[in-house]
Amino acid sequence: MDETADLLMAAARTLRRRFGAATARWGITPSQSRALRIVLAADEPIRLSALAERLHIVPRSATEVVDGLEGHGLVARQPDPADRRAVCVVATEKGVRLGRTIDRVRQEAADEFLAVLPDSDRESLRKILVRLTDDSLR
Amino acid sequence: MDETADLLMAAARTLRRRFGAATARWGITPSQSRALRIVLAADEPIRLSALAERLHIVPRSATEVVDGLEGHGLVARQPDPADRRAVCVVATEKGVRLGRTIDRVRQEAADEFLAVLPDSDRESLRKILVRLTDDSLR
DNA sequence: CTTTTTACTGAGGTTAGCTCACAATGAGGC
DNA sequence: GCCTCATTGTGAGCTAACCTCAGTAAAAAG
Repeated sequence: MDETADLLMAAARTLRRRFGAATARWGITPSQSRALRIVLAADEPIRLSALAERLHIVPRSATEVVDGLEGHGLVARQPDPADRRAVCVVATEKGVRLGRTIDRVRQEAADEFLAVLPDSDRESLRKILVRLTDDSLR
Repeated sequence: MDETADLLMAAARTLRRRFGAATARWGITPSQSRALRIVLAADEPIRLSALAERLHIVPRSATEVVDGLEGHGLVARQPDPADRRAVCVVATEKGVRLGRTIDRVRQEAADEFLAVLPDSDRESLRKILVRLTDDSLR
């Protein structure tokens, strides 16, 4: 009876809840905030399908997330000059600003959550998680 | 730029996906399986509101989860002898059997996921997570 | 130039939650 | 014993975040 997996899920749930609470006040949903982060991280126009892949969702669902962000004026769709079927997503000025703010708030929430751990544990945790996730991505 | 929190979320996502895949073949949804686990863990009739609390959902939502499990013949509602407003939930024979199977499958999935770690890391991880979750429950 | 594949999106479904309102019951004050 | 107030579960109806399937437009292959 190893409860490690359950603890991991519980920790993630707490974190998810905190991230959600942190970003809710901008009227943006968690999935929109995840998408905005990726658009910003790409820092060049990103194809809708590429965005979908990085979010681990199907392209149809990415359409909806982008609709939401576009509705808030945080990103814009542009035609891909190289392929007229494709849609590229870029962050607007406003999107860049909000994205940076959210990243900061998110980081603060994470720091607060991890603050009970001594630095050495924090580093062990990071290494162990890298190993776990590296393996499971294959 | 500490990505520990992101790694934690990623690990949890993988685990959630695997648990889901593992239990899907019994025609039971993940949330139903979580509820069944709790009903079994209680091993005496559990109040619907208590179940809700342990699932971290509102009572109204627990009603629906119990509806689903009842529909599959896995749990039964009984009146609480001490309070005629209250409803107690108990697992049926079939529910007990399925619950045990799911627990086993879940455990196997968790073991497989954690198998890349040496025992010492696994133990560190467990201790660290206990600390993290203990703190956040308060 | 026709066929096949690819990129997005409209329509509609599912899961897992939520709130609000309400009936039935229990509990405390007088 | 009665009246008021709190609590328990549930009907009705909503939302977020996914999904699949079908269709259109454009690119790529033959």
